[in-house]
Amino acid sequence: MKGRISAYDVAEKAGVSQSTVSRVLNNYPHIKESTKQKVLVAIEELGFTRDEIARSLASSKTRTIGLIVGDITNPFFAESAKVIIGKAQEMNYDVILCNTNHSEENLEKYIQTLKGKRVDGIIIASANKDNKRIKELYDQGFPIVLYNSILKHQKANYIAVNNYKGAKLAVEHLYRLNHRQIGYIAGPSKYITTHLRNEGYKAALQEFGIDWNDRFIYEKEFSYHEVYQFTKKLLDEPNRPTCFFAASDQMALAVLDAAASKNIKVPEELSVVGFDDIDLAQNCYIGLTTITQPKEKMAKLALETLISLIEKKDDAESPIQIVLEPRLIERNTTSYYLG
Amino acid sequence: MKGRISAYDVAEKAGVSQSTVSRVLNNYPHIKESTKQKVLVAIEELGFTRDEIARSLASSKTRTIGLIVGDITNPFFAESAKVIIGKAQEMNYDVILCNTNHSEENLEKYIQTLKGKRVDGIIIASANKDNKRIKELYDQGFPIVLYNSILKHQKANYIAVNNYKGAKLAVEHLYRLNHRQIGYIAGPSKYITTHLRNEGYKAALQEFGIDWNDRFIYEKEFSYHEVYQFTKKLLDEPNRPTCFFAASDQMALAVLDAAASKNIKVPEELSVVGFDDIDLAQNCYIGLTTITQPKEKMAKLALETLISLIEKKDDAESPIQIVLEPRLIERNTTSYYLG
DNA sequence: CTGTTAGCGCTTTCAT
DNA sequence: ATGAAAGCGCTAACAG
Repeated sequence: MKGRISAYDVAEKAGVSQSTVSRVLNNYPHIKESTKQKVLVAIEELGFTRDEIARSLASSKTRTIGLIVGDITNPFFAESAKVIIGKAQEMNYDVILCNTNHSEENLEKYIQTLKGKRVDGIIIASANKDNKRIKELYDQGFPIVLYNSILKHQKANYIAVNNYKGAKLAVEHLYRLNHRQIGYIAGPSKYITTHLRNEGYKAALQEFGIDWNDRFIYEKEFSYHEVYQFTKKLLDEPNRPTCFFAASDQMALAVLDAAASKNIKVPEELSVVGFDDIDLAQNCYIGLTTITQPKEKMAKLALETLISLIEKKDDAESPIQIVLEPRLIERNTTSYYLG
Repeated sequence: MKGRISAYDVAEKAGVSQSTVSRVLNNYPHIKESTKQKVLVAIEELGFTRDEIARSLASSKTRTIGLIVGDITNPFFAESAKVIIGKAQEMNYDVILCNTNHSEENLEKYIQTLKGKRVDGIIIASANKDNKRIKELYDQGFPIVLYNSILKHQKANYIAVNNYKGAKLAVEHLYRLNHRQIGYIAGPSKYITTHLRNEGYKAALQEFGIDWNDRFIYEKEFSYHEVYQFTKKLLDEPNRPTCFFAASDQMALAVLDAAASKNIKVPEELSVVGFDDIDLAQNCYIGLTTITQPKEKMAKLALETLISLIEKKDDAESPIQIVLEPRLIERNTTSYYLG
């Protein structure tokens, strides 16, 4: 670990100047082939690798980006992270993964440290509604794209599905299956995404003339355990929901868990629809009816958008704001309610 | 983005030298309270935040570590990553997440770039057997700990479960349930971890005097789809396995998927045992019988070990090599075979 | 207690 | 086509 070999050592060994070494490392066009070879040989013999930190300081580019998610344990985020990281590697970027555990304080702390570490850009997959730090980033022209979220800001870049519509699709499906007592695992409306899904749920209810029932709705933090408990308790009530819509597949899994623990058969005695279409949802052993979003495409787009933001010279361009259409996929957790 | 405010600007505004600014930033003990305040005020007014890249270059510490996993989509890795990242944040470290997609080439590429970016240390959760780059790191005294893997090297640090024994426990359980035709989803033995599990499976078979049947064993890459296809095909054979042991819960899920797609009832017509005890395994809707490892504890230990390796002055200490005991948890995917 | 100074290992003009 | 030299924004002796 002592006495790192620097570009100077290479230069000395090759009998050239350090700047020439730098030039061959950066593939400059006009270098005499013979000196290039000398340098390459010296690099090889010394086992030299360049110091990216020094490079970053000098060039003010780090070739690393930040990815902020609420919970990497949620398959939707893990599956998205996988394609983002993979695509980033292809383009020679590394990613610092930030897991906020759904705490807004952590979100802000992470934004702070990421900026301190001079990342070239940030993808935020769990964006809190009206967060000042996020807006600041936009105002400063810092490269940032929202994934799975929408922000009303003229400079905002985002890739998302129409969450409002997705939620409506879910409720609509349940309604068509003759369900009128529709439980809802909402999650906190502090997130843009869940907020929109909540609005969609409400709108659908209203449209179908179904009364709003506070007792049927879970609006607290995303906590598997708490959702599990909530569902279990609700399922004990005489006038219980005949079905549940969960604002994420992970929460739908908690509902299934609770139902199974009480020996309530799905879908015969309880219908469940999720949101996200995680890989597990299509596992035949589970077969979760859910709202799908084109994760792979979205994640790819998010990364590409961020990189073009980073590398584009002219930032005079219009922001990239993409909203894709959700779709309901019917599988084995929903069925007609016989009354 | 132009004209960053540097510590010099702060110094000027506060009427002190730049090194004094550096001192208050680093909480040096002997600073006059009044000058400290002046500096703090100037920092506040200018909205200064220090450049961690420059800091890293000067101090040769980056306060970022690398975490290498084979597939972040595998809940075992996601759950481990969550605690590692959380613990790291507590200790003021960030983590660059590297997803190799189970390619050894990627593993080596990532080790290379992580070293280039001068991370303070690396946790490898998917270590290839006999990999030269990994051994090099140890030889160089680079801080590195293996998670869920064991390496025979006197300087190696690792935290793992006894994988050999875990596999034996699984087969033993199946044998006690009167199963004699035991299918095995092994995964590639290029990984230390899977290699050890494979050895355990073999040993158990031998112990019980069961003949080795190549057709019952999947030893190729970790690919959900391929495992699914393999299982489906095998299940069609007249003399099919009456049960499966999968070297990871994720692969067990693929087996369940395949079984469900053929309407084969679990556990009545097929028993399945996994390995890892991912959170989903204890979901009542699934209830996967599996081999448990204390993930949380292991991940915490791995991170702490790495940090102490990084921050310890004397590296003369003996390596940290921890092997924990696995345990079988019986749930709903295994039952007695009636012949 | 605080200022001065020399790096850390590169990139990037500016000359030649 | 290549060398010299000035940073990038800090840390860390060394003085005083």
